Amino acid sequence: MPDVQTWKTVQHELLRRLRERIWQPGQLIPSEQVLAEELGCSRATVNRALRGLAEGGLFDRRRKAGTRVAMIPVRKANLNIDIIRLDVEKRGAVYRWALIEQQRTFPTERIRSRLEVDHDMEMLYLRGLHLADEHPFIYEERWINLAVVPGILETDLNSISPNEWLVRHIPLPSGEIVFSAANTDATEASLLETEEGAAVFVIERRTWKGHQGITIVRMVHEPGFRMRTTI
Amino acid sequence: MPDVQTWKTVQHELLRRLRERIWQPGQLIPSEQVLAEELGCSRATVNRALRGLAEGGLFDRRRKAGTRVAMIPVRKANLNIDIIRLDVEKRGAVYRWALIEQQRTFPTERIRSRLEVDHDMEMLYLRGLHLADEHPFIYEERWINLAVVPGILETDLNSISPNEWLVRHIPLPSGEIVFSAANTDATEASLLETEEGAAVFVIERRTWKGHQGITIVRMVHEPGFRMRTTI
DNA sequence: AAGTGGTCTAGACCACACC
DNA sequence: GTGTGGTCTAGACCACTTC
Repeated sequence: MPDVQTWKTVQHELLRRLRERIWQPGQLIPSEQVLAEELGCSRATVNRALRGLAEGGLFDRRRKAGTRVAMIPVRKANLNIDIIRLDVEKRGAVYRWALIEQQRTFPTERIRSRLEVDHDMEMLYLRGLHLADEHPFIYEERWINLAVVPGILETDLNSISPNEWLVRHIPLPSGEIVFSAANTDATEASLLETEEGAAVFVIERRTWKGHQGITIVRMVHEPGFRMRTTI
Repeated sequence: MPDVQTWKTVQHELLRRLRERIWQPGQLIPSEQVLAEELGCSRATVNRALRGLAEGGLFDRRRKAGTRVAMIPVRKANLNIDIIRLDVEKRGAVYRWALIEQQRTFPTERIRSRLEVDHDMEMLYLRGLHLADEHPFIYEERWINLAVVPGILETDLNSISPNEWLVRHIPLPSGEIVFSAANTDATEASLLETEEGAAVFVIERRTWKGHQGITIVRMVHEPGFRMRTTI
């Protein structure tokens, strides 16, 4: 045992006891008080270590009931949702955004209901390509609620992607992200320079602020795209 | 200002200042010391609030340099990686695992290098289906390193999925997860009761403990599968 | 009623980076 | 050197939940 205990060394010790099955799944472990005395640190330090592990799904904690080793640990994977430009630049490629279409128009019923937009409200409809080293990387199709971000009409969306503009101008929206796979249709296949029917990775993102929908976007990735994370 | 400050109320106040652009992107915000005095709480409480937001990518913190509002907030999405049985049961369906093939054999060069397994070592090769209400949900193809988990040979993998067996017997492996899209081949299409070439969502998972690879699995999801998260 | 985790406080020391 | 965040301590009160 080191003579100075930091919350990280305590956490390592707790993880060791899990790995080596000293504490079995479902088992009640000693209280913070007891662990603090045993490990020679303050209760706050033990709490800091245990809290992190409980958030990670390794322990279940309840007042009075105590702390139990989770029966089935739910592993949590973290995905960093970058703006696409940074994503491309991280791969060492040169980024370019190419606007294909931009118009003010009335949304479909489906879009309207998903963003909770009034039916007499015009929205901004956009299509465009994110390129990496001049190769198509992502094709996106987007609706933007002009009631929330009227300022975007004064922006030249040829020079900055709507993605990036929105991130810079709308602080802290809530959002939903849906990942799926789809077969490309003719349009998508042509834009992504692949064959119709090729399997592509699709991310649909919907963001809102308070009760107002801001934008909904469908991002169709190049064939072969992989999203990676560690646990 | 409430008369009692908890770290959550402090965090809400900090978020308000971000949302209302009281603090601009890139701007240096006051030190913990100053904020504590201003908000009428202790420095530890401010630290707790700020730490969470910094972990979420909203602030950049550096000793001496202070705390800045992130220029481009990197949003972090959390994915809960459940065992598949729970995933299915959460959808209100009845889960069943159907083993298709099981054999001890020598892995391909690709598998061997990705798990760092010796070339004279036999591994366990498995194929099977996860069913939801008797409909194919996920087709999986898996290699397991017998050097790490010999015990699995004494298990009847007809009655428990390897996924669940491993989760219960190997505490806390490290892992890598890769998400992608693919067109089904004839075998996959037939097992998933779809047409060859249908786009499917694929999750490849690789886990290891220390330097020893444990398992590598390719999970092909039913067409139309969606993975959802919020930010 | 009593024990547990959740949190706040006040003070302290330190590591780090900027000066 | 100096100011910042990172952390630890000891003590305290409270909320929750099981007994």
